Amino acid sequence: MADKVTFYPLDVTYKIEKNKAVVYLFGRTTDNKQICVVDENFEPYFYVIPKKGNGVEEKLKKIKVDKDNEIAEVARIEKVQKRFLGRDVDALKVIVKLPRDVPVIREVIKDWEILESVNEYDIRYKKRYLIDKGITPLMGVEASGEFVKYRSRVPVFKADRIEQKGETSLDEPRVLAFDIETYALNGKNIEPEKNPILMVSFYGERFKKVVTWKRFKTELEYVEFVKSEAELIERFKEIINEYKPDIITGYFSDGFDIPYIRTRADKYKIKMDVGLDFSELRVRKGRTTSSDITGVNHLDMFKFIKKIVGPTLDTSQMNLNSVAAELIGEKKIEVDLDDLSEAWDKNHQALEKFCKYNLHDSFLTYKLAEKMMPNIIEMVKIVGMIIPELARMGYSQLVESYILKQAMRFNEIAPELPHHSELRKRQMHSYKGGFVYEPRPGLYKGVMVFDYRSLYPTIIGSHNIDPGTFGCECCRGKKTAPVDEGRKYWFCTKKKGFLPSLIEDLITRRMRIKEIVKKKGSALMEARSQSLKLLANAFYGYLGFPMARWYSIESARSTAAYGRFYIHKVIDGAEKEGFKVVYSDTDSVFLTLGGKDKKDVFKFQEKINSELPGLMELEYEGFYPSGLFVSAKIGKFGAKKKYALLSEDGNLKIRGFEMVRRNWSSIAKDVQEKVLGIILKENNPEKALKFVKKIISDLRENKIGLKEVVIHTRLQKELGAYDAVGPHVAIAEKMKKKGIDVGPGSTIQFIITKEGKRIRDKARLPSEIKQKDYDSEYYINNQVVPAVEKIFEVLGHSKEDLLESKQQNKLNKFF
DNA sequence: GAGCATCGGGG
DNA sequence: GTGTACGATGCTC
Repeated sequence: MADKVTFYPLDVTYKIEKNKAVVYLFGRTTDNKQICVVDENFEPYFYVIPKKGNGVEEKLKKIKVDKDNEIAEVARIEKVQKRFLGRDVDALKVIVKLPRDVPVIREVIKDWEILESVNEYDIRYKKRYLIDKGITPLMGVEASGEFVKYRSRVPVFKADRIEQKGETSLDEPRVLAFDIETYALNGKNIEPEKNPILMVSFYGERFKKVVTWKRFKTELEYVEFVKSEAELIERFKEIINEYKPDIITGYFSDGFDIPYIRTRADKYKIKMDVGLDFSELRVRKGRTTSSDITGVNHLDMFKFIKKIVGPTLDTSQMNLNSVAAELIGEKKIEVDLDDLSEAWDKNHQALEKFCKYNLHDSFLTYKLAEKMMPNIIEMVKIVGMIIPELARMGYSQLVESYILKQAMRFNEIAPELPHHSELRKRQMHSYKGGFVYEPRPGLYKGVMVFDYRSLYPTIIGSHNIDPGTFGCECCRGKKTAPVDEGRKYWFCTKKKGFLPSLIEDLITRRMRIKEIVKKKGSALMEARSQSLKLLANAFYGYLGFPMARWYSIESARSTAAYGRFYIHKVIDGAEKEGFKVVYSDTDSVFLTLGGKDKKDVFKFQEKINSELPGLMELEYEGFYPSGLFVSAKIGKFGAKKKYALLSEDGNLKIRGFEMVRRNWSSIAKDVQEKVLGIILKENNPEKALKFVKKIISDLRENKIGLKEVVIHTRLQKELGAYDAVGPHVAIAEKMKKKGIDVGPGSTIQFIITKEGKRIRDKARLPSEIKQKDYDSEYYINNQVVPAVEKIFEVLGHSKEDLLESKQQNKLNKFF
């Protein structure tokens, strides 16, 4: 009678049908077909923890709230024994009829004197469902029930029983990458209301296509012509529905491609009902825009890479070109995008190369997705979040998702999310972070780097740091954490805390996996190990994150304090042994041998390790032939991280030399990059100095091209709304007078000239001026010199030396 | 040193 | 929609 299906869930949503919440799970079956499984058997609920001896239950049962002509009331109450922040509690599980009744009822009871607290009313229903049913996205789930006839793009199976089954997961989801090119005449200005989409490209498994709506002669078999932009949008829908991807991915598609398509579709009144349930493409505009399709996981590769992988990359720029170059060793096709709109208007034959360019961007995005997929899948499996959400979350949210998932198993009740006043209070609290050993500025040869493996997680584990173990009665007056300012913080030594249990579980799981990887490495196992590490490392930040449910500033402070204690142990020890400590930050120490042998360093490392508690360990990170350290003090405490290292394989690892931003002229950016390269790779500071002097003299003689001195700044507000009129605002006003439409979001390009007093008077439109008009002194003093000043300071050269025309010989200062 | 403005990704 | 969310840095006072 009852059928069975086994499938891997990708997306989850719910709808209210016949006054009942119905959960929809979209996924792929083990025999590779798309499916939708519906489940009507899950009731919304939350917890209350009553104070002792009163009639809470009766009072709860009497609640009736009329909200939009629907009565919200309690359906049932169950007595449950739970744990809450380190102690046992008798709680009530309050079951209601509809998910939306939960906040309504909690609003009524939130200030009841007879309650200690109301909990878990603020966990989203979707999340609640997954946790309670023990379902992890992408992992095998077995459902029994029957197929039903619902309006849907995929077969619908109604489940009367559903459960996680086995350890298999969807390891090779079907991925489709896409990318659009749009009309844009005014440089980088992006105006979806005005400018059409010119082409859209797709890249998938044995699938490539570019759709465009202006004809030209081509041999490219993947180019498809349609008649209009509206038809292009229709094709976009069709291709998605025909290809049937599990994941559709783009680069910054959350914030650009999908919203753009949405806007254009609205213009033509095209229904974007691409969802597997025929629901429309959703674009939610908040602080950051996000875009979703029901049943198809939309994954913005940019967001995922920026948030999750970004910090570990060598490149500081997160654009497709830099990221693809580093992660998959391929770059974008070089074209001048200003030419695209021109080709569109005047020279259709030139569009062919832009089709190639367009396809290549999809190709790169596909490759990035392919490369990152093991990491994405493993993270999903650990934290239990669906892919589109995962890609948008910060680390603290990943941690919280993981804790919530585990709370069920540990029978813990979750604390509530902080409300406004509590949040404000938390945001005022600060705490001292890691210790930074201010670098002695200089160019060093032979730098060795050591760091603590998972410093903060191992501290949290071995010192039992947790909001529930903090300040317990049973350990009053015993060992306190090395926090300063007279604070006395201690953590229970008798009962293991909830978070330390979780974190030690993560660390030991990772150690086991690393053993397996050593024997027979697989990309998936490698990725699992990485995900476990990342998650464990994020616990410390989570404890001090104002939005955290298990927030505990005391725990965060104590963790950091122990961290400083242990890193000092290495720094002091190394100096005592005769090594030269060049720099240290939080969990890592950079040193040079100081005349001693490499063997001695490793002996020293061993000694440190023999004295560490629990799971703590100091590891050897690597050797760098040369490194440049720059001092950049900020306030009284610590120094800013600012250094550039040359690795043995010839790559530059640059940290803290920011300013590679749009509002710097390209001449300043180029000079900085070249200077670091010459100093570290060629070991030739003198050549670097000569190089800068040459650029400066070229600037003086106005030999540097206009393109290289253009500064880009974006308008953020309406023109009238500015109090401070910067150069870009002045230029924008000028443009407006000329009849050029500028507003929030427009990028203003300008060049600083000699005419005028204030900077804003000196600014001109690039089109208005000639090569010799730009203000050489401005570009020397405010752009090029600041970009390299600090670097040369390290080498014993002041700003004045850069500006002097005669040669000096203060260089060759090695340490 | 605080508070405000801007960038970033995308064409 | 089961109170949902940018984070870092530079400039100006």
